Amino acid sequence: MNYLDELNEAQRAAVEAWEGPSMVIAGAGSGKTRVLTYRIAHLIHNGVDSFNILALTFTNKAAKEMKERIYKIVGNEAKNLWMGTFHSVFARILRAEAEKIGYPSNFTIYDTQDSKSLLKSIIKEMNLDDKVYKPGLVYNRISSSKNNLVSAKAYMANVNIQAEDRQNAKPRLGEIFLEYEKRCFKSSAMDFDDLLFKTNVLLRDFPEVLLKYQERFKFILVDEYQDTNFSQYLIVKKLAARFENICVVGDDAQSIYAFRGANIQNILNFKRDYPDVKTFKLEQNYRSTQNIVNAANSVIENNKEQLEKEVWTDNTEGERIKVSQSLTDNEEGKYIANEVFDIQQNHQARYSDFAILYRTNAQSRALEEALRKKNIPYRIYGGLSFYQRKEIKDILAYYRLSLNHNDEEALKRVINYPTRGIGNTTLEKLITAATTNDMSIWDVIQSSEQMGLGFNRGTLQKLNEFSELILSFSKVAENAEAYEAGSYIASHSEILKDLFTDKTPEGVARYENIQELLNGLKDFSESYPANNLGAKPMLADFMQDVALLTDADNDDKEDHNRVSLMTIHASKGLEFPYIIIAGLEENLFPSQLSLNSRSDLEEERRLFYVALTRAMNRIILSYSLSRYRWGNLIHNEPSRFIEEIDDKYLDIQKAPEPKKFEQTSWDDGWGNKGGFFEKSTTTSAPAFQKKKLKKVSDANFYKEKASADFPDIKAGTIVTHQKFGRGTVVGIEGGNKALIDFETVGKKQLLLQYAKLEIVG
DNA sequence: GCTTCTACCGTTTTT
DNA sequence: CGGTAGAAGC
Repeated sequence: MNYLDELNEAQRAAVEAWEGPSMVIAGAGSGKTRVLTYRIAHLIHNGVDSFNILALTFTNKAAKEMKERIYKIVGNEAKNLWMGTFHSVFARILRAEAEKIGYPSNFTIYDTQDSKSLLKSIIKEMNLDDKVYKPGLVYNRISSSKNNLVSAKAYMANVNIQAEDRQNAKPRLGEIFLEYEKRCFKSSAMDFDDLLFKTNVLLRDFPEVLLKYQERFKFILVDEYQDTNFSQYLIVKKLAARFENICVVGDDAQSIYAFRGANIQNILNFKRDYPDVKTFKLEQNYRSTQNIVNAANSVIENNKEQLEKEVWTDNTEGERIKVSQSLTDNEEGKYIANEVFDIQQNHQARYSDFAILYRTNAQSRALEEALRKKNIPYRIYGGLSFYQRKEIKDILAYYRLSLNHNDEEALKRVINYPTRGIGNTTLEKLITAATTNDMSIWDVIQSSEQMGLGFNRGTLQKLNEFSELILSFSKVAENAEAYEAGSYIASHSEILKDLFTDKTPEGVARYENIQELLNGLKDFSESYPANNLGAKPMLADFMQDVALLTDADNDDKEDHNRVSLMTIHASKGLEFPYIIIAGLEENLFPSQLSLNSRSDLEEERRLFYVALTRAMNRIILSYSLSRYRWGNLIHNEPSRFIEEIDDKYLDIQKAPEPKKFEQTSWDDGWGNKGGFFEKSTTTSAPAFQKKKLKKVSDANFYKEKASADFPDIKAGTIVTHQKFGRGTVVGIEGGNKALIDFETVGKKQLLLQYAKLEIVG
């Protein structure tokens, strides 16, 4: 069987032009991944050693999938192929070459949280107002500088930047940047942007290193090229400079990452960098129905800045795109859940055939709730990833600190967790000493006694115990294999014990999360390639790019039949038979912040285009006329993007009138009657007993609600309130407690649960 | 030093 | 509304 036969003419041409620079402009659904995988296979078939191929992707998932597909075609010959995200590939190279740029090879990778927390302490130490110098903003500023290869020094020296900062009343940004760089270096840490920035430094300052990798990567392929930033662009350009065997694949119409420095010009100007580039256009869409393709085309036509191409399809006409209006975000959720349920029933679809897409992560909550109530299994991608949960970060911080004692953020995280009597005052003294003496905090702790920092015996003792503990962990990490070391640290740090004693639902979930992490570590240990010299899988290997993993990389083994919920950004590269786009309202999608600039609005439109083109069979567009935002009801107009779709592709539905909940009398068995409710459940008191209640002086919020909608709860009688699971505990005068759970419908409170509880203990 | 309570703030999008 | 940082209180 000739694998080339599986390609259409355009795809085949793109695959066969395997030497020299080429650019593939791949319309949505046109088989871009196919071209990339077959091209790599074709390289190998033409005698290229897979060792000499580098393929860069944007997500680990894309890399993994592509690698599997290549294996299927060429088998073991692909084993030396290097395929990964920009960040993971260059992190690995940086580890190999670390000492050239003054870093140890076991440097830590700071994630966004770490970076922001470090910035926050720097801002505080400089006595600056963190309302002016908001860590998030400072982080973005530093990030975009680095992505444009402007170092802190260059930032300080640049007259324009300095003038700009002064004009924005943030003249000291440069100093913060400088200190941030210094601190990262002292902590032997790199942030996400450093991985690319330092790679550039490495390739710039060490010609022999550049040459080495140029020789190694004789063939380079870049996926999603439209989303590369300047820093990435330059790395690719340098590496490819010697052989110019570079193939970039992308679609300018799907460029959605300009906000983090992606430069659409990289793809638009590719021809300038490589004058003899061969350009291929993939225009036939295999994914979607005609209606979907045409509708998406009619939307993207509104953008001025784009390469010329015409996406078309041979597929059936398909159904029209349904547009649905709801009154509130909760109603919208309900509508979507019902629709998913109905389609699944009537079309023999699986839940995993559906994806619900939205503009912001915050929108997921109402949707989740609705799905849960209808017992529809779902999975959320993105949002708070597994690796960003507190308990996971805590454990990882122990691992990090054990492997790299200089890791400041990890140290700050665990020095007093679980509590061991080293408080803020002590920590501040340590940080000050570290800054003034230009040492890492760890080194200060090691010599805190000699340095005369004014700690009393007890504190010195505690610091000593802490550093002994970490040193013992380091020893284990150096000798034992990954799983053994990981579980040793987890138990001896006493985090496990701490969580095990916490029997609240949240505590149990945290404990389980840690178990899951340890299971992952076990898998890692067991599946470690039994390679040369019997090298053991070490904790350090596991930690190498754990910071670069995201939730999407966690393939869960359980139950794959679930609806996917994700932001449109996260849906890039995926496809589903049924796509539901929620929250199509002006100011939300397109985002309010994009309305002032044409190019921002065009990016939003491309985002909408991406969302539409994920669908194979059917699309539902949904918007809500009002939505809760920070507790306030705000009113919305339907998104302009809906109007940009030609009517003939649409099937516009007027919202069904929302069901008014019926007023029913009820009796909880304790003599309480009245109120609005849909279902009444008695909540098990024993679970509640484990929680002790707090006294709250003022509970106005409930007073208002209570007087209006819960006639049996008299205004002014509520004395305490507290979140409990998915309900709210309300204490009523006289020592009685109640658990209520309600949902807001319009301006009314709909009581879902009311249970009187008695507290023991 | 640790716990409890209050006041404030937030929403783009992610490796 | 929900989360959380930091102050006040223990």
